[in-house]
Amino acid sequence: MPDLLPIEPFWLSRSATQVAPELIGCTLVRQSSDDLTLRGVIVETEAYEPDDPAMHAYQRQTVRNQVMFGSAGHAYVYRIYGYYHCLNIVTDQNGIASSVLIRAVELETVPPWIDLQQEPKPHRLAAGPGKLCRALKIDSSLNAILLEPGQALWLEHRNSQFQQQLDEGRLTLTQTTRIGLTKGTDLLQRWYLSKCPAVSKKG
DNA sequence: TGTAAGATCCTA
DNA sequence: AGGATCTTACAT
Repeated sequence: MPDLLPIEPFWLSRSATQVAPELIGCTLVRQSSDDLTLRGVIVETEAYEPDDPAMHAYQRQTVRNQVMFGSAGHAYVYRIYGYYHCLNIVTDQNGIASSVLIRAVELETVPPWIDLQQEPKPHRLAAGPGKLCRALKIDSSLNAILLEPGQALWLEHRNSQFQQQLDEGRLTLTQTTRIGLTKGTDLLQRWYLSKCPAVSKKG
């Protein structure tokens, strides 16, 4: 089928602000072993650019943020508040620190390690950057990997049905401010699929 | 070697 | 509004 085309690095070699809204509707694929592949449709993203005070690589390259200075199509995974991990997709040209934070996906299937008895709301399993990584078993061991089929993670383009619904206005995106920041709070660099229950927060 | 802050999430 | 929990970055 023409759908489910893997996303190539060149497609991601643009500014994060350009890529972030276009990643909505694309699929995040997590292959945790030879016989287990999990898919989730991306429903919420945030863009981080070099001149952004909230950006981890703002004005300085460090051991932690160096992946974001590299070429597009790599994963930037970092630990936050001791408890969680967050997944970013590195964007833009080599040398320009830039990435898109994947904030929420709508899971196609429930991961086998999830106990549904303990989960009152399965559609909210990946509603938030920390929950998403927990649900898909994404941690620092995946930092800096190249996203391509056969790896532990890769991306696939929107399927034609999603694109058509977007074109017809049956589905719409909301653009708004980012979440959980103390700097760069006024920038409209968060996008989510309107009326989608798997999004972390409205507004 | 010390310490302050953080792109989170859940509970009260 | 607060707390769990720990890595990173930078100062001493």
